[in-house]
Amino acid sequence: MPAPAPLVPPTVDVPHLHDAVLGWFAVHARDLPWRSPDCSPWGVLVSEIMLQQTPVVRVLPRWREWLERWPTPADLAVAPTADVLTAWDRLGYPRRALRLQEAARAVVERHDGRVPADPAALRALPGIGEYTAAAVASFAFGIPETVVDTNVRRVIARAVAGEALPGRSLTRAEMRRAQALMPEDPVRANAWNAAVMELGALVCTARSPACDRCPLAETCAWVAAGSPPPAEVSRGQAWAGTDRQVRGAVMAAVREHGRVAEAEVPAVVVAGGWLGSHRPEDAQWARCVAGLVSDGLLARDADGGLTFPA
DNA sequence: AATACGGGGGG
DNA sequence: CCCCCAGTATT
Repeated sequence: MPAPAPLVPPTVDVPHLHDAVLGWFAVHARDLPWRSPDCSPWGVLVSEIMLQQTPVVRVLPRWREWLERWPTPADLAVAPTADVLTAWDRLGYPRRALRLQEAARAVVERHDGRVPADPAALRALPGIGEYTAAAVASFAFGIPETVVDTNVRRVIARAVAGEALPGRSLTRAEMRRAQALMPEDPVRANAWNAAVMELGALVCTARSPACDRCPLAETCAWVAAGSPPPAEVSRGQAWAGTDRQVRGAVMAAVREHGRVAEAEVPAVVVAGGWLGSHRPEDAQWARCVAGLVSDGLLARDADGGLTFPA
């Protein structure tokens, strides 16, 4: 069998990669509040949960409100869940708000109210996966875990592997490659985590990368290959008419009205204009409402009304 | 490995 | 109107 391809091709000058990206970051890093030295580990954790699948610009105002209202895990732990879901507003994937409150309660119970620094302890908290555990450890505590998000995957895919875009899911090989690229020095490693992510967010973007502003343009394997387009066109997530859209519309209605009689859900949601021209069948309404209740995102009261859970 | 899970802003 | 965004949990 053939020898496995090296994690990092010999043509890649890793020290140069580090210097170029860290130098660029020192000049171009955004001034985000969760990057402030004054930001608590809790503030970092909240930001990371909110940033899962949600752009920075949309998170910023919500994050400020949350940190002002619930400045510690203990504060969020005792908040009414209805308040938590209302404050989540339209950030999307509201189960994240539920998991965040559960994580706050777990921090109170298991860690005396302080966000743990240990990656394994972080990973054990509700809603925290491999990425978020590594991000909180690195950004909040200076523990040089390897942080791999969609931005990091894309930058490495292009600059090192010469591919236009990373695959569907993070592979073991990708993870090992990312680990092999980490600077030895812990301080530089933590900066590298943030810097590669920032480069992917601001320059090496998915749709139209700004290679003319990229510190790696001279050495990028993808550019060297002639910037070939992605092999397969990724099919976007279906939206119109899906349960996801209907669930979102029901949540929006309850957020707006506080309570919606279950029998009136279709009328209220349609009147609110949250579905465009789509009109779900009864079976879909029932399925979505039942799912939201089952997920703990909605509660039924004694009079057949739907509210956010207390 | 594939899916479910929100919502919105920019090309 | 399509595509993508600091992912996670489940199957």
